[in-house]
Amino acid sequence: MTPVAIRKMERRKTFNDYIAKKRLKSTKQRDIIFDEFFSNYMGKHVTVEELYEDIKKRHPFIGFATVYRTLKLFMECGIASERNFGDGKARYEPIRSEREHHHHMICNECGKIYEFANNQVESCLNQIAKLNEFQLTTHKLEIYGLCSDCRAAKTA
Amino acid sequence: MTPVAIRKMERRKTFNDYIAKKRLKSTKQRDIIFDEFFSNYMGKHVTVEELYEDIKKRHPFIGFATVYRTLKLFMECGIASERNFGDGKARYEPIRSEREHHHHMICNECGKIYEFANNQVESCLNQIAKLNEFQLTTHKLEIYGLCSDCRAAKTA
DNA sequence: TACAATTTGAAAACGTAAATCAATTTCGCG
DNA sequence: CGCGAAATTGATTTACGTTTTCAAATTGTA
Repeated sequence: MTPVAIRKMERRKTFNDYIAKKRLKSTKQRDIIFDEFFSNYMGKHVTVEELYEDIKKRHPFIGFATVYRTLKLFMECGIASERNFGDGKARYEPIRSEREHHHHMICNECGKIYEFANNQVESCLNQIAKLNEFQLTTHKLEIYGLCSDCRAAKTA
Repeated sequence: MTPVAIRKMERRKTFNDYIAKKRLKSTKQRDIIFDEFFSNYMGKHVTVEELYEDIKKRHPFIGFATVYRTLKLFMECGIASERNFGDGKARYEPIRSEREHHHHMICNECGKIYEFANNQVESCLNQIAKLNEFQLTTHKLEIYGLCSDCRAAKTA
């Protein structure tokens, strides 16, 4: 089995465990949304609308609200994260693993989203939290500016 | 003149210059909102609604939309910054000076907002941007978790 | 299988932000 | 000063993403 497949199974287990713990039910819709989201949107930052439209092509019976609710579930059990890049709509991203924690650079010009990770920043934040007796659960870090492509285009 | 008064004057100049450059007009309403915002909300993170309600007490004729529009103006000329801490409403904060750049820790329990600044993080981010040929204009950093008060309350 | 509990989808409700527009205000210019 | 073009105002409407509602359907369990 490939590493990707293994991680998908792990996420599946996390989700199933969460459902069991909370006495929720496993449904056809949740399975479909799970598959779509974790098969086609790894490393992406998808809006609910985009995901809904995409799913509807293959599964026209799935409702808008269900996609919303299911993404919330993914978040609650820690297999997806919600981001807001300032355009007014929430974006969801599959969490690959705790070790692949990363942040985003957003180009103000073309809107492209670049990812980066940096251990030094992470340890800084942990120190800061400790210093302030703050128990860190999550953090968000975003850099806004001009990506190299748009910079080139501007000077050209 | 106190340092605070001097900085207020500087902001005022920045605002006036922006208005002049863009051929906008200086109005009674903008003056009032300027005064309220920079007198009573230094170091705070006020929502449009809160600011509007507060101003209305003394100046009942001022409209909701004008407060929105004026805060946007403050942002555009760089004397205020907009933040979104995930509760669905934008918060505005007077920028004190470039040197006093800082970030936020938000308690998931009580909602209190704590500020912190850290030069190491800043220089890290500049390095990251440079490395990726990204021209940094702004960045946002937020830590979410449990503040020391709420931690104490939980274990008690 | 039966029954209680959860989930679903369509639609309505919600809340913040933005757009509209006629009336008013500002400001450059003679 | 006073004219006139341009910007601003505020009440209202509109837009839009998200959440809630609710009856019908589905799920899991006893």
